[in-house]
Amino acid sequence: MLDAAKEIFEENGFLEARISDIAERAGLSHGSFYHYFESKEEIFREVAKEQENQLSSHCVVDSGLVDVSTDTTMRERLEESVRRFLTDYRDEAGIMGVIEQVSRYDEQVRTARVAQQAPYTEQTEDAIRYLQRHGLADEHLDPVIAASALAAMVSRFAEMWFVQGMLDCAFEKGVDQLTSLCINALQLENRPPGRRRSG
Amino acid sequence: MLDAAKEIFEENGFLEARISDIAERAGLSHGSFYHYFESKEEIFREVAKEQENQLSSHCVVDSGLVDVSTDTTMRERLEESVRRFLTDYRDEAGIMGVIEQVSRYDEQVRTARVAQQAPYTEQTEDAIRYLQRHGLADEHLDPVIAASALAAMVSRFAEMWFVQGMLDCAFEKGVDQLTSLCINALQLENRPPGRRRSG
Amino acid sequence: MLDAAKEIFEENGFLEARISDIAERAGLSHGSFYHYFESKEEIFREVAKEQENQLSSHCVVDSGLVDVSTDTTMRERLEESVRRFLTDYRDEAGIMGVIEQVSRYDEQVRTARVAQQAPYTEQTEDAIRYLQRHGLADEHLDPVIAASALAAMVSRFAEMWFVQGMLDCAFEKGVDQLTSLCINALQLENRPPGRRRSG
Amino acid sequence: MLDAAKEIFEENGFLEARISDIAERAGLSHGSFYHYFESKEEIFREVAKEQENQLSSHCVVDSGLVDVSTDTTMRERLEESVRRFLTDYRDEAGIMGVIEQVSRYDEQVRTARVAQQAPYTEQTEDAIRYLQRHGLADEHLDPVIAASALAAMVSRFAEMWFVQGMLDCAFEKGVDQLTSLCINALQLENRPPGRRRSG
DNA sequence: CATGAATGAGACTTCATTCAT
DNA sequence: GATGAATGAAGTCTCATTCAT
Repeated sequence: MLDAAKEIFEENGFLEARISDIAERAGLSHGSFYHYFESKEEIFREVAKEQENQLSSHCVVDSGLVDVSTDTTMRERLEESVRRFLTDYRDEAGIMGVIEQVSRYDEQVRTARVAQQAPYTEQTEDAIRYLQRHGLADEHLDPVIAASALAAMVSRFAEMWFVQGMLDCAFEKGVDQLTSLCINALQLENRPPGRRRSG
Repeated sequence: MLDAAKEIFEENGFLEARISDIAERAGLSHGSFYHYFESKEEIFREVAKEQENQLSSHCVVDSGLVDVSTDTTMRERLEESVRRFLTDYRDEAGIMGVIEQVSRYDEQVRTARVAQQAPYTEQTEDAIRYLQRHGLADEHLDPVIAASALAAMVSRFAEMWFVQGMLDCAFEKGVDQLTSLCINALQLENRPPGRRRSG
Repeated sequence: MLDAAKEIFEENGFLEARISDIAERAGLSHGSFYHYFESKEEIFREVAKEQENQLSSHCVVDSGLVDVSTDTTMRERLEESVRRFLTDYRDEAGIMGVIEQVSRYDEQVRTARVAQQAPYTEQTEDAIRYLQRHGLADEHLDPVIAASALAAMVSRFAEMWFVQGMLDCAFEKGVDQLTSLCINALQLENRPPGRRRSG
Repeated sequence: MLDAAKEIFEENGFLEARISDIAERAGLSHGSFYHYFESKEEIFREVAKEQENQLSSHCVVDSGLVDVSTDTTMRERLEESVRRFLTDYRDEAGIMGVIEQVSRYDEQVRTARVAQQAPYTEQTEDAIRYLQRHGLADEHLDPVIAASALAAMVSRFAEMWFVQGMLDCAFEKGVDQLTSLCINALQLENRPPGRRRSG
């Protein structure tokens, strides 16, 4: 049923999707829908939750930033995060577009979304704080605001790119550019010597 | 009638707004609405167009960047752009939220919006190109992508902040932080000496 | 204004015709219509009356049948009547179709139509009576019924032919066939000798 | 529901009939109508189809003309056809009037009607051809045109008589007169000796 | 569990008609 | 006479939701 709903939402958007379409796609009758879900809103929240689980599991600017266990540069780790996020967003562009849509008029969807992303956002904030403490990131930035702003940039860019078709750009180029913008924004490279911490 | 429509849209959102509410707010009868507009979609497009006209007249990262006629630093000029954009967005947060909403299920609204912003986007791209040519901005960045990504960051941040109430942040602090993120992203300050142009 | 109305009715039918279309076609404003006519029904009745005046002025099986002043056969005179009727009907097929339409749901239009055709119908009846008295037409027929039935045949045939496009037939062939059917129906030729009157 | 619709259409005509009236008459709610039919047009087409099925099953001038298996005269057989047609038309005058009305502004109703009557029209044409080949009908007549014209006469006469009340005539007299007109029109009796075949 | 007929609130839309200017 | 903004009744249609079977 959830799969059917996801398909219908992708095809028709939330508003145009009718309960009967979803039930029919699931091979059930119109009325049976109500054995499983209370309303269109509820089933959408379930669909969205599933989707977000998958996507936010690798937050853009995640703690990979400070992962010292691997033999990779910070840029490599960040780039991989961006790539995974964009890959998933692109592959699920249909439903992501609908989630963006609904989160703008369904308070509960938006709230659920924020709640779900909260831990990942906090990880990012923590990573920024950690880097700042080690003189590896611009200390002027507020970790909370910077984390939100960069997440906003990457996710909104993905929406324009994959959902709305507003950009014409090779995939790897997009990955590279967004990575560079994030690195620059946090000043992770080319740090001015004077501001670098001593120890 | 447009004013009435804007008020109703702000209060109820697009979907909940009824034609009769708009007409009534304008002091007219239900049917009179159709002397002026064909449908709810049409009047919304008019409202949105008016709004965008006002807002996009000072694009975030605009040509002010390269304005050499004034005795101000680049940061001061960029900050002023950001401040004006955020001020307007905040003051019109109600209708801006509805525009964000509708642009996600009305192809025409989205298209009109993009078309209207196009010249400003191009100004930004030109500014980035100019700065790159003079060794004042990160030459690795693609001007088209960078312009889109930064615009995405600032406008989505504004939506989260003023429309969805997802951020708790003093106004001037937000201005300052976004300005810093833009400056960093383009590498307008603290440029690595080796990459600075000679002349 | 009447001309404009006729055009609009022909183009759109009665139901689809809007007062404002008619006024606009006449080069007047919407509201001015009401200086001239009370309602759409009224102006239609005027249009229909004008049209019927022209058409019924040569009733199908008219008194020409008994016109002895000319050096023509009865068949020639009847054929000419049929030809004139069909010619006019064909040339005004557009508005005739609308009249047929409206006369089926506007009592007044139907009544006016019947009243207008009454004198011609009576002429036909008189002609049949005259011919019967002289042994030139089937005496078994009731003049009133025969007149109505033949008028029904010719006018409904014309509607199927010119308005509804249900028949594919050369014009003169149609004239010839309908003439023959009328002549046969009244038994104006090949009369059985025994029934012919002496004087 | 179809019965209810038929009643309402008979009482109010097509235009005045409201969906809610039909549903209410059927003992159902307003919205239930749409479980069964898409629109007023659609249900009318169903009603009309049912009606036409009944009526056209005994075409006016049908193949009974050439039925030699019974011990009846041609006139008797034709008269019986006419009587059956007129009886049904009279008994269903209400709905027949509405069908005549609607077939003049609903292309689909008209088309369906023509399609349904086609086989009967062809039967009549075949009968006329058969009679002509045997020297029993006027060989000058085009079977296609004659069949249409006589059907036009009888059906339009029935409409004037039973629907529009334009005629005052005893039922059997009408049957007799129309039968005579058909017989005359085709020249089924009193054939001129010279044109009679073989002997 | 499944069905699908039935519900019914409520929105949109049309346009003939009025009337102050 | 001419205008056209304003009116408002009336009807169509949609669908989420219920519930008896």
